[in-house]
Amino acid sequence: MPELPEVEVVRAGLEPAVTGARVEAITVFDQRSLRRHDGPSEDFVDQLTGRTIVSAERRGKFLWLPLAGHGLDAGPQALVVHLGMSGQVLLRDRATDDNLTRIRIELEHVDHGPLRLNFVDQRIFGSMAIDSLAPTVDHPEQLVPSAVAHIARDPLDERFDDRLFYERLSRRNSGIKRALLDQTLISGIGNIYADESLWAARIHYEQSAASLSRAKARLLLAEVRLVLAKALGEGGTSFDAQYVNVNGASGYFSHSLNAYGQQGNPCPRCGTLIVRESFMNRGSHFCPKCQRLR
DNA sequence: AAGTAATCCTGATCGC
DNA sequence: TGCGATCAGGATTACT
Repeated sequence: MPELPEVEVVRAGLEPAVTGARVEAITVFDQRSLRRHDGPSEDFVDQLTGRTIVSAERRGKFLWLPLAGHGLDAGPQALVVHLGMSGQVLLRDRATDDNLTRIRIELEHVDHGPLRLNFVDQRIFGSMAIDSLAPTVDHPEQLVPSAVAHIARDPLDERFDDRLFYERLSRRNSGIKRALLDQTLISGIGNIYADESLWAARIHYEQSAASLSRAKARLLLAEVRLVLAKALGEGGTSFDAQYVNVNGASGYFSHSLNAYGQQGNPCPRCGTLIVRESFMNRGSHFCPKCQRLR
């Protein structure tokens, strides 16, 4: 499941290829991949065709490509991409097709020549959209798409406010895993890295957020950053070939996971068997000895 | 208002 | 060989 490290790998891979590239043509194979676009697919095609991509940006799990020039509403815009559960952005030559491609974007780059972006998404939880860019509340020089405005900065963002995070945690009555997955509190964390971070900090996923001491909250945030940075350094985590980086090579570090998907295997710290419980329509993996509910 | 549940969505895989 | 059941969970919407 693409989370912050996987999305960042995609962003970094796309950046040199799309910066300065012009959109020549678009084919929408499945309109459901435009669910978040405000308008029909013809509108998406009209607005994007002929535009030049300026850069590749990311916050949390959202990725966007700012566009040169202005839209009909006279404001700055971006192509916003969310990979959802199974989305991939594959950088190809003009002759390469991919199974389950929902949207295809043909680019012309001044240095790299003709390119093709295939937006592949089996489960169609991901999406593309043209969105307007607006200043962020805490740093008005920085623009983000309106669809991204409500989420918090991610923990690898240098402007992430640690103190604010601790304060909001201390006022939360729900379990800590719920809080970690709440993108308006801290963005970029999904099920895999939530379980991995909680294992590293030795916290039970249902421990109430407000009950954590400040020291424990600090430890958790530090472990979140370590887990994300480690995964990022290794190119993301991949399962069942659902996640593929921008060059089409599968991520490869799933074997390094300590808790996620490890039910029935011994905890790498104490040897107790890792347990999987159902929670929020997904799995929670933890060590029942290291991660006790207090 | 804050917290939680429901909803969307499909193809690879498996057992029979 | 075919077919139905199973499985994965991010973000948004709709509730309580």
